[in-house]
Amino acid sequence: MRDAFVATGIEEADPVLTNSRRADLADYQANGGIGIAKRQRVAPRILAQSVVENLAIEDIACEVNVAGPGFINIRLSNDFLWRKLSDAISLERTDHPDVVVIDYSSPNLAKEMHVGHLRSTVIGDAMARIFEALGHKVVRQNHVGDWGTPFGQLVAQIREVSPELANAEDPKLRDLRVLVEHYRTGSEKYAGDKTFADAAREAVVQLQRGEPKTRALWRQVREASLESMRDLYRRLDIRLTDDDIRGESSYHDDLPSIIEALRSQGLATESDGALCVFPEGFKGKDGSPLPMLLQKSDGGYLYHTTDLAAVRYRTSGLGGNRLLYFTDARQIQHFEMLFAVSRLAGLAPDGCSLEHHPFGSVTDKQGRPFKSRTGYAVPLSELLDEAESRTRRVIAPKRRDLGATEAEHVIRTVAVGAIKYALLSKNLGQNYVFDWDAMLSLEGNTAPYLLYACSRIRSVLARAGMDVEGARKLSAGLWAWTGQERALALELLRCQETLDQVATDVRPHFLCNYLYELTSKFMRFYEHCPILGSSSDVRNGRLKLAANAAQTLESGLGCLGISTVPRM
RNA sequence: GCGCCCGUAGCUCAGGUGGAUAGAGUGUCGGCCUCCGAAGCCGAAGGUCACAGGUUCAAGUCCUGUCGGGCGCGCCA
Repeated sequence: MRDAFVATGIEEADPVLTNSRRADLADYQANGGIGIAKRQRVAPRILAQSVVENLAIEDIACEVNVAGPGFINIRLSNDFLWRKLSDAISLERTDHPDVVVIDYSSPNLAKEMHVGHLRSTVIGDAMARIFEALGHKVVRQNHVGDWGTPFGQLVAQIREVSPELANAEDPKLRDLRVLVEHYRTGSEKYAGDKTFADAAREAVVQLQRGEPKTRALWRQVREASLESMRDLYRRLDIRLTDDDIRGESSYHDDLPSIIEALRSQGLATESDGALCVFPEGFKGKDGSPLPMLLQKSDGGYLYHTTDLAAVRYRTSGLGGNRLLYFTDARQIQHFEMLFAVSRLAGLAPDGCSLEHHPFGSVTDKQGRPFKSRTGYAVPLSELLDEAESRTRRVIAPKRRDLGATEAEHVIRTVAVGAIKYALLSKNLGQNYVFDWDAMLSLEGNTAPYLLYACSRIRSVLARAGMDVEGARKLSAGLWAWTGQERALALELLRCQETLDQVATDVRPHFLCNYLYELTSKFMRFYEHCPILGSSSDVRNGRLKLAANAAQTLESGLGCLGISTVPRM
């Protein structure tokens, strides 16, 4: 298309090629000519007609014409579609791999992972898989919050109520629920009790200075937190391991050199006893310049400083040229400042893309923060338990023929898939309204619907005595397609362009929308085009089409971190 | 006060770079199992795209203002 524009005398023109909004008229359409014609003061339809005459796509298109105000409409030939579907390679890996460093999940010490961590964890994990599938190098970074004030609040509380615990190797210190209780009490007191707050701050200073008893306590608390985190990643099928953990604490030794770098460039200044940077364009409440605090007046460091060190490590140490952060939208301003200062201080080179991908909070149907009966954010362990028991109630009556082991596996897979898909299929940015019934209804645009389709395909292939691989390799000539067959074939070929766009724009819900479209097109095909009862040519072709659908669906779901089951 | 995000069908949401008739799901109503799994398929009804201006051949999309909701704004992360 670009060549045709050039041949028409238009250099450097973007054809604005997109899939057609009018499936009844075209498969793809080029809209770019209209704007160009206007700028050159020629009639759009006449320009489009010239482009069409220079278009050499007879081998892939059966119909090309000019329509409306000057769209170029293209209908691909069935022969081309079928040829493409028979290719062995279904997904191309990029020739220009990025090193993508992805910051996600990042739970905090002495807290159970809760519903607030879910979007970061699920979305970050899906994006990591998508970049990998496209051939990029991915470095996962679990920036666990293991170094700041919350630990001080916890320690101060432990020391106050049970000093003997603070010095001993007590098993209670390995019980996360006990620690969470202490932390909650501590953080509530921190706000109102000045003596307690001082003790908490002192504990942080001790920790960061390396005081042995405080460090020993810290190690125990940290290990208890990580243990619970590992368990949840396993249940949720999240690809984060201990190797991906690089928490706030790991940057501690880098902080003085960060401060020094900013000082030597004249960027850091003292204000009210604290060391700050004042990047341009940020204003506080009264319109005065807004500081980014590097070091508190008591000498303690803050998360800004740690994040600057992390930027430097991810660019210089890991060689990342795309740094992605998945956190909630409340941190937008923090990341704007972080990126601005990183650029000012030369911690991130110009060619490196710094991207914060914020998302809204998880709320209940009334728009309030999603909390459990205890009044706190719902822990992920509870959320998973409930997802499984709800899924069990739906599935058990439908499939009494599955054995207990298989049934439990199906329940776990569907429950986790439903949660992940529900979060991934919505645009980031906005708040997410948590609704069990919609998520697990097994109807409409949900994971169960997609998983159901996968199992239907597996089932019909099994009846034909085949697996997906075998059916994909069947040799079958093109036959006279129905509308449903053609729509399915066309949709199957849009997988690549969808994934490319998801990686560029970081919008996983495009992939969900695509997979849902693909599934509903398969379902229509399946409903209207008998497979096993057809003559052998058509039967082989339809089996092959079905196998293609299974493969695309399963790999697409795999990119989202969602597993499928052969029967459900 | 300043800044950021949001407002699309009863409900939950899509709407790529401004393009053709604003789309799904759910809910409601009506069809389809002697036929590869009915967790499915087919159909109907349902809209002032918060409101008012502006730019444009063309605005849900861009600009300005108003109203409504959420979030952030110095020693927490």
